[in-house]
Amino acid sequence: MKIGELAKITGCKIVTIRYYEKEGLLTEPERTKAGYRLYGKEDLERLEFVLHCRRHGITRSGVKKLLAFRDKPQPDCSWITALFDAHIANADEQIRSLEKLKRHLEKLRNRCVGGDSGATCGIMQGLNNQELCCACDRARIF
Amino acid sequence: MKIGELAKITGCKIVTIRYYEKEGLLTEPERTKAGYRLYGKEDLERLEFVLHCRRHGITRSGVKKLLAFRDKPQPDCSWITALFDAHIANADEQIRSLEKLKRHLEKLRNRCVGGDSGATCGIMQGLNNQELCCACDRARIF
DNA sequence: TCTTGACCCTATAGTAGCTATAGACATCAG
DNA sequence: CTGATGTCTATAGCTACTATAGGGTCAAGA
Repeated sequence: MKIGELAKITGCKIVTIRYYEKEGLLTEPERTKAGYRLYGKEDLERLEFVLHCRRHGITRSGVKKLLAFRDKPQPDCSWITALFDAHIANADEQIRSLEKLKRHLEKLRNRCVGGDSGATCGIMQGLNNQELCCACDRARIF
Repeated sequence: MKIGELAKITGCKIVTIRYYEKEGLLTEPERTKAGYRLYGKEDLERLEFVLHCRRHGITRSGVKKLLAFRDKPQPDCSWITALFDAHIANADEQIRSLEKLKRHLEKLRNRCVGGDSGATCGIMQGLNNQELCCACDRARIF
């Protein structure tokens, strides 16, 4: 199949497929005489694997490692569980950060009731003044 | 004060201050004969404002709009509450996505108990097979 | 006076993970 | 044959910075 069909099946954009190839995530496919890419079942499965990883937020370099393992399984796969553990911990931290952020935003948001004069907009005042806003420490919320 | 002191006070990196200036978030400061930037109280407050916004995850373009309003308050500030509402909704959605992601990751993670042979690593199998992993739909988790 | 080290300057390129655009060739239906 | 669609490459753009190279400035100590 040509790239358009592969894109349609997988839901991955054509440019993204080409991008993955350039980045070494996908193997270079066959070509027609005219230079069009031709993909087979293997290519499709590899792309699905990549997309599945990406949907789980695994980075390109992580996907590359997993692909290498997939191409050539090793006896020891403990690094994979470690990668996942780290990734889970990371997601957890992001969630906590975002929840904190949301609380801050809501606090700020509630300073303005609408219909307010711009000059005295409570949100602006809060943004101008750390103390007015919240106990917003210097550390990045993210 | 020179840029180094401003950086120390605000906890913002020197390069970032220069970057904000180039992007038009900070006004161009005075200079010494030698070309060193010289900042005053106004500049400090403006930078604090920017940092405060950024810590709340407001984008550069959002910060720019807020700065314009700060420089020249308008009677109508309803767009600010709208901006915050959208931002809060966004944070909320991100949280939900991440929670879903985390559940997926944990499910996958639990397929491998360690000490496993690489060839039969449960995580790899899960990544290879959408169904084995979870009810992972095609839509991006993020 | 010379030197050393800390500070500052500009300009450019790099990061992740794509997306968008320009300009050219291929393929197919009518 | 023509127009529409599909494909190709190469390059630039996006966010929000960070890193690097290669230089100038300034104050204190020997």
